Amino acid sequence: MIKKVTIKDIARIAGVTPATVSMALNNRPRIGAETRKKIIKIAGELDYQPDLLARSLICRKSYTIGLVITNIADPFFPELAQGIEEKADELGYSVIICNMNRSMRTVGERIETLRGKGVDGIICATALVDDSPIRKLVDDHFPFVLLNRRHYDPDLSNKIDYVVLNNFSGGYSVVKHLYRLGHNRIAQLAGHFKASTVIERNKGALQAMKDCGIKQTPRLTIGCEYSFEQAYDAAKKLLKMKRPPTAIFSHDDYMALGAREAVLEMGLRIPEDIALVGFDDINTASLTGIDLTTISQKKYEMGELGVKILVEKLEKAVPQLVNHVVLKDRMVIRKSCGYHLTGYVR
Amino acid sequence: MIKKVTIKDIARIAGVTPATVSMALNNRPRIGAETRKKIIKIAGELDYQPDLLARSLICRKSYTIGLVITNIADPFFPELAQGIEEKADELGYSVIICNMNRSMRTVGERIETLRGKGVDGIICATALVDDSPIRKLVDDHFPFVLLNRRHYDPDLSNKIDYVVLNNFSGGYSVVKHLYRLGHNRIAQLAGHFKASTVIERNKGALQAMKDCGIKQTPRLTIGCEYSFEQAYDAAKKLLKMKRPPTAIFSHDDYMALGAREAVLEMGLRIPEDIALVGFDDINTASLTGIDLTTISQKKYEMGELGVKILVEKLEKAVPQLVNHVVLKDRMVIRKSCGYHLTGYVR
DNA sequence: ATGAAAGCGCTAACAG
DNA sequence: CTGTTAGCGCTTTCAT
Repeated sequence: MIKKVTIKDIARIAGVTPATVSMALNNRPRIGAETRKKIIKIAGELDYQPDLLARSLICRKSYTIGLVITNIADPFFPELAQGIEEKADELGYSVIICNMNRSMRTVGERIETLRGKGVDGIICATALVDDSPIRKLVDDHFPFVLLNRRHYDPDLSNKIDYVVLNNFSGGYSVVKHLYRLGHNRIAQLAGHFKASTVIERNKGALQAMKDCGIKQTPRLTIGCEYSFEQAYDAAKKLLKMKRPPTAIFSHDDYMALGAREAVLEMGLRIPEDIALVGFDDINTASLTGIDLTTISQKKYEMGELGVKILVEKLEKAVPQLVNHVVLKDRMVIRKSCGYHLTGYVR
Repeated sequence: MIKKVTIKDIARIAGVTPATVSMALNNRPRIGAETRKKIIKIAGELDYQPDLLARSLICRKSYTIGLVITNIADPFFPELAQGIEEKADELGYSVIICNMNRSMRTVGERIETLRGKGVDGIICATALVDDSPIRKLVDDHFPFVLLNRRHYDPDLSNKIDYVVLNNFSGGYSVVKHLYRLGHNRIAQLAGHFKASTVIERNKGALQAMKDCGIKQTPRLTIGCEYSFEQAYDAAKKLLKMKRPPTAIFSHDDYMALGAREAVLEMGLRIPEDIALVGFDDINTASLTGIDLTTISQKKYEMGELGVKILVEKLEKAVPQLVNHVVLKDRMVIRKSCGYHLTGYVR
C-alpha cells in the first residue's frame, strides 16, 4: 500500500498549518480566498482523500449504518436491502450488512461489533418480540429502527421506532379469502414464533377462522423458519395426513414456493386440489405459471422509510417523535388460490 | 446516547494507566495475572466495549471489507453476497455493501469513500474490461479482488486477483446445445458490452455458431443491461421480426424470466415455439413450471472464494501469488430448450 | 485570517 | 511487570 497523503503533507507544501488546511477543505469561513484556493489546488494535485476514520473518531459520526437481517437468500430481503442501501447512499450514508442466517455469532454480538465500529445507527429486521439486544439499544439510547418485525415490551414500545406491515390484517384477509373460496381446513406454514410478523399473521388468521366458523386445528400450523426446504418437508407432511388441509397459507412466498414443489411433486394440482397463498409478493410470485396469490408488501419503500426515519433521528437536533408506521397490506389475487376458477362460493 | 466507557475509565478505577488496561484486555504478555484479572473484572462490570474506530486508526486495520455490486435486486447477487458476508463473518470481517444500480455516484467515487472509511480491501463485481477505478487500485497497491467479471489490461492482469466462471465455455455450450436441438436462428439477450462476462459468453456463442455453420446475425443480439423489463421488451421486439429467432440465449436468468413473460404473453409456447436458455441458475430457474435450462454458476462459492483470497492477501506477511480462478461452467438441462421433447436432432 | 495546542480512544515504543 | 510518552489523522477551541 502506498502511503496516504494527509493534511499534514498539504500543510507543509502550502506553508500553513494542518488546522488551516482542514478549515479550507471543509469550506469553513474565515479563511482567505487565496489561501483556500492554493490549498484546494495542492489537495487536488496530490489526490488527497480525507481519512474518514480519523474524522469519525473526533466527530463521533461515521455516516455508516448497520443493517441486521435474517437471510439475504430469502427474496424478501434483497428488495428491502435495496431500498435501504439506495436511500442511505442518497443521504450520504454507507451500510454494513449483517446476515444472521448462518452466523456463528448472536444478534447481540453483531450489534456490539457494529457499535464498536462506530455506526451511527442500526436498522434491525430480525427483532423478536422480547429481544434483549433491542432492549439494550433502548437503554443505551442508541439510535435504531425496527423494520418488518416489532418488539412487544409495553414499556419500551413508545421508545422504539418501527416500520411494519399490518400483518394481522394480512393474515385475516388470507383466511377470509380462502374461506369464501370454500376452504375449511387451512394449514399454515409459519416462521419463527417469536417474530411479531408470525404472531400477528397467525392472530389474524385465527380471528378470521373464528369469524367464519372454521374449527382451528393447531396441528395444521407448522414452523418452518422461512426455509424453502423446511416448507417443502412440512407441506409433504401436511398432505400425507389422513385429513389433509385443502389450503395452505404460507407466511412467506419463499416458503410457499417450497410447498408448491412438494404439492406438485405429489401429483396434486394447484389450485384444484390444494390452494396456496403466500405472503410478501416477491418477484417470482408474479411469474406466469407460478401465479401465486399473496399479500403484497412494499419492501423497497419499507427499506427507504426505515433509513429516512433513522437518519432524521440522527441529524435533527430536536428529538423527533417516535415513529410507529404500519403499512397497509394488499391482497394480490392470482391463480394459486382458485379464485379465477370458481370465484367466491360464500 | 449514553457516554461510552473507555479504557481511561477502567484505568482510573483500577489505579493503573490506560496502556496497561489496553495490554491486559488484549491478552498481551508481561501483565501480572492479578492486575489482568482485576482489569478484566472491571471491564466486565462497566460493560466496556472497545472503540474499534480508534483501534483501526492506529492499527491501520478495520476488519471491514467493501463490496461493490451492480444490482442486489438481480437474484444472482444475493447468493453471491451471502457467500461473501458469511465467509467474511467467519473470518472476523464486516462488509460494507455498495449497490451501484441507481447510485448517483460513480464506482470510482464509491470506492474512494470505501477507502476513506478504512476498509482493508475491496471485492468488486462491477468491473468493466477497461475500468479506470480498477487501474487506480492497482497503482495504489490497494488490496482487492474481482468477482464474476475481470479486467482486460494485459499489463495489469498479472497483478489482479479474480474469480470468474468460464464464460466462453458457457456461451459455447449453450449455442452448441441449441444447434443440436435444431436451431439456426439464435438470439442473444446480453448485458453490458464492456463486461467480460458478456464479451466472453458472446465470443463462445459466436465460436459455436461458426463451428456449427450457423450464420451470425448481429441484429439478433440485444443489450438489456441485466434488466427484467428491458429483456421483456427486447424479446417482444425479437419475436415481431419478420424472421424471428427460434431460440433465445439470455445472458442471465433474470433477463430470461423477463423474456419468458414476453414469449408467453404473445401466445407462444416454450419450448415448442421458442427455446429459451438462461445463465446463472438462480433458484427460480429450477421451479416446476419455469424449468429453465441454464448454465450453473456456484455463486455462493464464488463469493466465499473471493473473500478467502482477499483475506489471505491481507493477513499473510509474504505476498501471495496472484490468483486467477476460472470456475467450471455446467449446463443444467431442464425443459425450456426442448431437449426433453426431441433430444438432439443433430 | 491564520497559528498553536489540545484531544478523540486507542496502541506501541521505550523507560523504569 | 507496569508506567510514561508519543502519535494515528483529523477537528476545534483559543490565541495571535
